[in-house]
Amino acid sequence: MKKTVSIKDIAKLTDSSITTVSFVLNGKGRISEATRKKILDVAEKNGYQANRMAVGLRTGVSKVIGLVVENIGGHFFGALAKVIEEEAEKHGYRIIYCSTNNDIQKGREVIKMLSQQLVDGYIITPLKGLEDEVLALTTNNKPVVLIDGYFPGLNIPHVLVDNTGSVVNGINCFIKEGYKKIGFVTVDIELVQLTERLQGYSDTLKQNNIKEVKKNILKLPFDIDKYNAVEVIKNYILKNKNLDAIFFATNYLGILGLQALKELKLSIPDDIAVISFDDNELFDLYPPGITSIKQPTYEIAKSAIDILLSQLMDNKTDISDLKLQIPSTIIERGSTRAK
Amino acid sequence: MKKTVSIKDIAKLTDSSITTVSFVLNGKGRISEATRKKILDVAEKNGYQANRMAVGLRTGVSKVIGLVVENIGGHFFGALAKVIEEEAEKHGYRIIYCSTNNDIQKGREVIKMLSQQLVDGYIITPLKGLEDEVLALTTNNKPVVLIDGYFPGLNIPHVLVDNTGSVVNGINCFIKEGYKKIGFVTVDIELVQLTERLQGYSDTLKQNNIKEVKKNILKLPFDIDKYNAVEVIKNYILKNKNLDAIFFATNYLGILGLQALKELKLSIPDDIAVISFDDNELFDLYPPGITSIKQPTYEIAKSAIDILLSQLMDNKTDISDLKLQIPSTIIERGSTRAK
DNA sequence: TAAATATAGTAAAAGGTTTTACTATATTTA
DNA sequence: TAAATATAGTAAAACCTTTTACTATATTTA
Repeated sequence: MKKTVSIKDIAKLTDSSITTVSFVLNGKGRISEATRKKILDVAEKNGYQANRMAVGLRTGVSKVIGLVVENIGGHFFGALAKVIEEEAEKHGYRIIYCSTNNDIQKGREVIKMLSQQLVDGYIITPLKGLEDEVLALTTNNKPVVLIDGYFPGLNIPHVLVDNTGSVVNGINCFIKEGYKKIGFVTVDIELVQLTERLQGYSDTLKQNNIKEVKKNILKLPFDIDKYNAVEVIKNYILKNKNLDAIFFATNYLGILGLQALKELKLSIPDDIAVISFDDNELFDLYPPGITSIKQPTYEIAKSAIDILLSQLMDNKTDISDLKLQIPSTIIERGSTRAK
Repeated sequence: MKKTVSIKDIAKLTDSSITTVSFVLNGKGRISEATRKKILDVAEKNGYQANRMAVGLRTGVSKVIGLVVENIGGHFFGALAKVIEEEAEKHGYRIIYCSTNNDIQKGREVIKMLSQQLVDGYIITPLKGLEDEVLALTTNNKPVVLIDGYFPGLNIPHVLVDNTGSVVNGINCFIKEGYKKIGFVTVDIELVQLTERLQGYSDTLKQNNIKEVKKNILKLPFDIDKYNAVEVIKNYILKNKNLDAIFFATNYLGILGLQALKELKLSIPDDIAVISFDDNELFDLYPPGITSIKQPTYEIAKSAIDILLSQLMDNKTDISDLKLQIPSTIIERGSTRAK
């Protein structure tokens, strides 16, 4: 229950002024080595810790970064969060996180909540419809870096995987191995990431003179539950008997897809070849091994936090056109073995 | 670049005093309906948001909770973090997270960093050796709830899965299905969670009059890398040919175990039956389905944050002996089919 | 009608820090 | 020796909010 010591207490204990203590603690001003030592000593002994609220109020700097992601519990975002925290910590920043669950309303609330001068900068997973809120932050002079997406047409720095290129590589892998009737399973939600992935699919088919067939593309409803999702995918497979390969646009879809194929007792890759976006342990272990697009999670997170930190330390340089598309790696496994 | 509006601005704009504005905004004092409306209106129009730093400085309340976990990027802790954030948000609290990576030094730093009157309360994954730091928080009158572990002998509220009971159920499942030569793979790190799990193993063997054999227990070094871990497990299996079942004490170990078994071309459950702690999609999908102990993630997280919030809203009631051990569910799959 | 009470509102202090502008010595320079 | 400068330190304002103790009317009560 003992009260926390303030700068005032240290001043009293060392017979000096508040200013002197503050100067010493912050390495400013002109103070003799003797008093410096004494103050540092007493501060140390009494376990002095600056009151962050007071510092924040006075300086307008909280040393806290807001991280707004789709779902902190997810594979990908969890991994990002880990890296971001570690890097931020090295520079004395802490992270407040919020999940939006891809819900625009929740996104709005979350940003509003964070913007009450509680946070110095933001890393945000963009969501269509959140443009105004994010712009409001930047006009309030708070640096923002978008991650895993961007706002088309807006000049906000962002870093994400090269979605289109990744899918191009994936589809080309199918083609190289002799698969030509390629399906694409995605989610029906307006995210640039997904649009770009679909684009990669279309582009590659065109480039290889393969006619794109509408019904080979499945767009799952956004909020479908797991059981029904598997059913829909099963149905899609049954109705597209001609398909010899399927590309799943996200990790989650890939897993659902494997479930569906399992329930239909179809063999991979003999009946159907498979590639999924986002690598994970399951894909490595699940026989015959599922070829996947491995996102450079570390690089994405590291770049994002680096850009943000550079901006926080010196916001003179303009970073508004820092737009990074980081290439992915395709990990070829048994699920795309030559036909 | 426009300055943020303060309570002072609102006062000026409405020809009233700062006090009046504060009263209206906080629903305190005695203010006529007319002025109330006017102030609320003007505040709304000018997008007034209280400066959290100033509020925090004055009231000593930050409305921020510190979450210290082993690894925010992990399955289990990510899931906890999600639930904790959602519940906290409902009560106007935000979450700052930090990962310790089970490193005691990092744990100390992290707690020290958070304790600079930046955080109202804590949810912490305990680590042997962090007792003093955590006690310091409670004596500073900051509520703490431990999650996924506890400090033996200390009176700090905590909530975790019933580790012993969970393993008892698992081992009993083996025995019920006819497996008697049961191995146990765990990690060599001093965490009560793991000690308790090992205890469950020993207890159940004893209860069933099965002699416990030292070398049937494998304790993997804490910081071993993935490749070597698999090698060690392979070795362990080869040197314990008599085993007909293995219990893996964590999710991560289970996955490594599957990898090892795969590389050894051993069949599950015909050569070796398998149970792993912590369910996940892989265990569901991986043939023949891996029996697992499913932790009640939601309940654990919900209980922890509820206890903390109750303490934050009214710290009169004593919660120091709120010690929850929540039962798990065993999900039986093909990997424990009758011998 | 005088006293008591209810109503509506305000001035000012406090919370802990940073920072500007300043003072009082001591030392150097011309 | 007088003036200039360097050295070591400080008083007080500011950041924005909450809250206590108070005032000035208006209304009710006896």
